[in-house]
Amino acid sequence: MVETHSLASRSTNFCQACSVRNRAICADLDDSEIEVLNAIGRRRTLEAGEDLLWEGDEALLVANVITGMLKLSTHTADGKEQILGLAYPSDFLGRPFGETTPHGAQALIPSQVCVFARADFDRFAKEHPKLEHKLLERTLRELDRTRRWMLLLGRMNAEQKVASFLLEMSDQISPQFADDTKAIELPLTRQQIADILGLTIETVSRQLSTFRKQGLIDLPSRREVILSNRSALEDIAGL
Amino acid sequence: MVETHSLASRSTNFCQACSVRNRAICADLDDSEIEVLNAIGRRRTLEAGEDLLWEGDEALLVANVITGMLKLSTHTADGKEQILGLAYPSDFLGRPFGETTPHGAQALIPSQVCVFARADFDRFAKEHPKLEHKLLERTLRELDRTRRWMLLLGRMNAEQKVASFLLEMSDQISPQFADDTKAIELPLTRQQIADILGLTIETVSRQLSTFRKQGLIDLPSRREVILSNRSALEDIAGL
DNA sequence: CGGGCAATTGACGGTCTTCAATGAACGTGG
DNA sequence: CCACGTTCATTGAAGACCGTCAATTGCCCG
Repeated sequence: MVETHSLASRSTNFCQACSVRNRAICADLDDSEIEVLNAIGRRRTLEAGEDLLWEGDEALLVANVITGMLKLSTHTADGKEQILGLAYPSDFLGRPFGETTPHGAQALIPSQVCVFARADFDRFAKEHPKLEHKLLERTLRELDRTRRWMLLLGRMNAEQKVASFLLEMSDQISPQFADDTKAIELPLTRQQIADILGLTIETVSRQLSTFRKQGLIDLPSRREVILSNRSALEDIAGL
Repeated sequence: MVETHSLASRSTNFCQACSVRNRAICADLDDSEIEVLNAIGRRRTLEAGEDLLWEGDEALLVANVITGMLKLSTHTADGKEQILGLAYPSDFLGRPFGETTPHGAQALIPSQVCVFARADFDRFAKEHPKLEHKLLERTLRELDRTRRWMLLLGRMNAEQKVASFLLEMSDQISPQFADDTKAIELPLTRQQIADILGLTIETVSRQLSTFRKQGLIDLPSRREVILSNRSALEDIAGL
């Protein structure tokens, strides 16, 4: 057996090889700071459908998305769900500096996250302005994104909503294939799409069928969509 | 004439007497830091209807609300407005660390704001982690608030939307009068209420009339509302 | 007093939801 | 491997809710 290493180097530093190391809120931290952050966080793998955060829970956890996709959601008093947004790799999850988590978070596809106890994270953040700055920038961007979604919910009809959704999915999942040919695999059921757009499952289904009949999209299987006429969808979405 | 004071003490320090000094993002700054911030900012008075920020503009300004109320809004491609939120005293306006302002801001009633050139503000913020921390907390709260509004836009019917709106107005304008008796003065036209709720002016008007006929509210004049049965409205809103 | 704009109210129509039935895909167990 | 049950998706029919169009009323201010 080879010589044992020091304790520090033996404890695996996931951050070193992290695929979002340069994009997530930890991007500006130097190696020694990353070491500390690495010590208070841990990796966690989520299966599709697995919950990470529950709405109304005491805010015990915060996390970074490394791979996969999650949905953030809340519910009306009478049980209808509204999805508040989707979280992609390098996005930040949870509610730092707050008592309760205002929304649930559930993995849509198998995902990896980097989890911190909120108390640990809050303490670390307060001591590391560079991290807080990154978190601030990310939160500001998220606020912009959320507000744009409000326009969709408040002022668009079903046709515009579904077109916008398809374009957003296409941009997020396969930005490299903007050439109208590649199928995108939706990580969402019709019900979840409806919950994102503030529609019912039937309306989503009907609208997709209409787009198919119009030759704007193809639906090879339940979960696959091919955008065969991207610019027409963009016109409908109002871009 | 009395003896002249030093230059520093002669230049008026508005912050000292500022009514949001202890609530806005500057709350944690000490006197010498406030002095610097005071030097790069200036007060501005806005009349009702006056614009402070324009959607899509280069992000040149950021500001704190001192008194009054403003609306943040955006538009669809075909010109329909959607109000993204309301800004109250101590709220922060504008898009620091960004190229363009993603929404317009317009005063609904005569308002006072504390304005900064964005470049100056960004520089100051990066050098003062205490301010960035406050701004982060405020942005996180604003994100929570915005997401709650998404639930309203996506999943509530007209009745629930108008009830929620009346309760929100009541809480913001006269939190001290939760006793069902005091009239609140709406700083918004029916059109603006409609733009907030994602409805049309007619639907808002009809819903208010219905509430009046049901004895839940009173409408002494165009701009005044009396919530005569608060708990019934809360039931409708789903709280 | 009268012009002009905001708000209300009514009638109608379209869009989306609701309810219901059918059809397709997926996983489990024989 | 196929049969079967379960879940998800599609499609149809009917109706509710909200938007649109239009007419009227009420309010504010010159």
